[in-house]
Amino acid sequence: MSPSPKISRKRRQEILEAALETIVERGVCGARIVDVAARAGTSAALVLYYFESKDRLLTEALAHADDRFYLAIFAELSSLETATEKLVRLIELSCGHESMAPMLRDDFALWIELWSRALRDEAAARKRTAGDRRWRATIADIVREGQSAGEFEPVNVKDFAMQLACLLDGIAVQHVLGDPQAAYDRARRIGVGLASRTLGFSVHPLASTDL
Amino acid sequence: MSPSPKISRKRRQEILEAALETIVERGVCGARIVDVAARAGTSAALVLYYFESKDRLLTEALAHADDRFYLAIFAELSSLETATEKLVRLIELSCGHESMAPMLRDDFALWIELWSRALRDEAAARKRTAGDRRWRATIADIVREGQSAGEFEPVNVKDFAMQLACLLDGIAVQHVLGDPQAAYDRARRIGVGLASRTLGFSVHPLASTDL
DNA sequence: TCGCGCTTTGAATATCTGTTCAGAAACGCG
DNA sequence: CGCGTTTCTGAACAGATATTCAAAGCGCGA
Repeated sequence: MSPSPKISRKRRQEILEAALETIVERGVCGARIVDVAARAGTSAALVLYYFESKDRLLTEALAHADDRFYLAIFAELSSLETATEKLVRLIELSCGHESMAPMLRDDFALWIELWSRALRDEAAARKRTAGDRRWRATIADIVREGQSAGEFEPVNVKDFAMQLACLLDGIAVQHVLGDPQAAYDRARRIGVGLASRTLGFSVHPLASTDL
Repeated sequence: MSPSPKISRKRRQEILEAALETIVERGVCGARIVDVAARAGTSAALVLYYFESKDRLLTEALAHADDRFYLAIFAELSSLETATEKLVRLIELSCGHESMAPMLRDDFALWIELWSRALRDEAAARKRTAGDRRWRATIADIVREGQSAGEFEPVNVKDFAMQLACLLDGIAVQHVLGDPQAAYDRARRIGVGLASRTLGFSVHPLASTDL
C-alpha cells in the first residue's frame, strides 16, 4: 500500500506529522513541500523521494490525521465507565471543550481541509468516507453498550449514529470557524439535548467530566 | 464596499458567476484567473482591473454564492403555504432532493470551499459567519411562523434553529461528498425526524413536495 | 475633430515551487 | 578495506501564473 516500501515507519510518521503542522498553519493550498521538509529537518528532495508527489503526500497526511484523531478519541473515552459518560464526552469534544488536547483541536480543522480535498481527489474521498464510517461506528458502539446496560432506550442505533454524527460535524464546523453564537456551553447543550431526548437519559447540565 | 466603484453591477456579476463556475470545476486552489477570464469572455488583466487580487476575487465570489443561495432558497419556499411544508422542503433541499436546481447543488460544495478558506482568510470568515446567521434566521422565521399558526410546539426557537442548521450542515456534507450510506431517503428521514419530534408535527413519510 | 477619461488588452515581468538528477554520505557486508 | 545498496542533498530545470504596464479602443462632450 505504501508507495515506497523501504521507508521506516518512524521516518514516515515524522514527515506526515510535519506535513500536518504545515497544513494547519498554511492550509492545504498554501502548504509547500519545502515547509514540510524544513519542519521535518530534512530536504525537499527527500520528501519527494518517499512520497511520489505533493498531492500524494498531502492526501496521506490528511488520512494520517484521521487515524491520529481516532486513537486520541479512543484514549479519551476508554477511561470512562458508563456509555452515558462516553457519549457526553464525545459531544463535549466536538463542541470544543477546553480540556481538549490542542492536536485534537487541529484535527477538526483538518477535517474541513479533507472535505474540500475530497471534492476533487478520488483517494481523499475514499479515505474520508472510510473515516466517517469509523466515526459513526464509534458512536453506534457506545449506544449499543448503553442499550445493553439499560442506560438508553432501544432506538434504531444506526440512524441515531448518523444523526448525531451529522449534528456533531455541523457543530464542529461552527466551533472551528469560531462563531461566537455557537460558544461551548450552548453547543454542548444542543448536542447533549439531541442525544438525551432521543436516547432517554438525563445528565446534570454541566457535569460529566468537568473537574 | 465594492473595491472598484465604477464597475457596472451586471459586469461584476458576470465575472463573479464565472469565478464560481471555475471554482466548482477546479476548486479554490486550482482556480486560475485566466480560467475565470475565459469563462467571462474577457482577459485576465481586466479581471484584476476590477478585483484587486485573486484572493479578493475568490472571496467575493464565494460570498456571492451565499447570496445567490439564499435567493434561490427564498424562491423555493415562498411558493409553499404552511410552515411545516416550508421546513420539510428546507430539509429536503439540504439532503439533495433530485428536484433541486443544479446551481443549488453546487452551492453546497461551495460552502465547503468557503469553510476551508475561512480557516485562514479573515474576510471569508466574516462572510461565512454572516451567511450562517442568515441561514439560521431563515429557519427561525419558519419556526416562529409555525408556532403562531399552531403547527409547532413552543420550543426555544433559536436553539432549535442552531440545532437544525448544524444537522443540515452535516447532512449536506455527506450528500455533497457522496456517501452512499447517506442517500436521500435516509438523510431526509433523519432530518425530518429531528424536526418533527422536536416541534411535534407529523408528516406523511415521503409526501410534501413530491409530485 | 479633438481631447479626455474609462475600459480593455497583449505582452512582458518576476517569482515561486514541484520535480529531477547527478552525485555525496552513510551503512552493511564479504 | 572495497563495494554495492540505501539514504540523502544541493543545485539546476521547467512550467505555471499572478501581477504590471504601456498602449490601444471607445464613448462623449466641447
